[in-house]
Amino acid sequence: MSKLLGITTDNKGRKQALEPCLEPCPIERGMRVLGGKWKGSILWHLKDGPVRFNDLARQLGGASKKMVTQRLREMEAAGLVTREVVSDRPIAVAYDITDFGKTALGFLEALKNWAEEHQI
Amino acid sequence: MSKLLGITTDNKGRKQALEPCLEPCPIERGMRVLGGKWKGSILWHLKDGPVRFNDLARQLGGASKKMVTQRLREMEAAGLVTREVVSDRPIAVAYDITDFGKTALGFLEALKNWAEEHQI
DNA sequence: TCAACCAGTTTACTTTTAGTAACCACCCAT
DNA sequence: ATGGGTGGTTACTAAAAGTAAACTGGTTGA
Repeated sequence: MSKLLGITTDNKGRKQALEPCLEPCPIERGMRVLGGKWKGSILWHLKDGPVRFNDLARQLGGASKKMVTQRLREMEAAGLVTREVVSDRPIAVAYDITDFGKTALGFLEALKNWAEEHQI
Repeated sequence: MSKLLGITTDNKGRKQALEPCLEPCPIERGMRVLGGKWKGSILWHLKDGPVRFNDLARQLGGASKKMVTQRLREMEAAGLVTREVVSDRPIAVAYDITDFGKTALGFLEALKNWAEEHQI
């Protein structure tokens, strides 16, 4: 029975990982929350204060309204942003970043800097 | 002509974003390189030294060989990892993280810590 | 009245990603 | 010769992600 870098070999020569990185490992879990297309950008655009739906969609440029709605709903469910109906008639909705959402900004800034520094 | 948070309104009332976050904005570009399923985990598993193909696939648990191959090829093209044939007959291949790949580790650690701290 | 706005929803696709399962060729030990 | 290993490839399917464009049902300003 030998062991090397988390992989065992039994007495019949069969190998198996000791601690396989099962799907819900922290990196993959984090990516599911922040990694979808546009999610990072949306959070980034909310960092300076509440933004209204159509303004957000315009600033995201290439994203369709459907995508923006979908991502916002997911991010709302994850507790990253809040949706507030500011007024009925004329309807106005503002999306804001939560305190929890703000905890992800440092990490997004790291990604942004990394991408800029390395000409990605 | 008014201006608010990067959005202009012309004299006919039409609005448009001044600096729309066009698709290749740094956050989205970075996510394309590091955000695919398994990519972060693969890089993380290589941080302590070269790992062989099947060991990597085993450690990733749920990932099929096809997925691992595909991601490794993309990461090789991006310059994050190198593939080295260690020996012919019996064939042995080792994947290693490049210096460039190492520049992404800090950011992956931030993501990992963030996911762990917030029970994601 | 007309056009543009608000905040979406719906439809009808296309594209991309993820995934399984089987297979290749060759090696080594029992 | 059987069953395990090595490092993949191929064929196919299913699910997710993404698109454009139309539509709702109002409001607002010229």
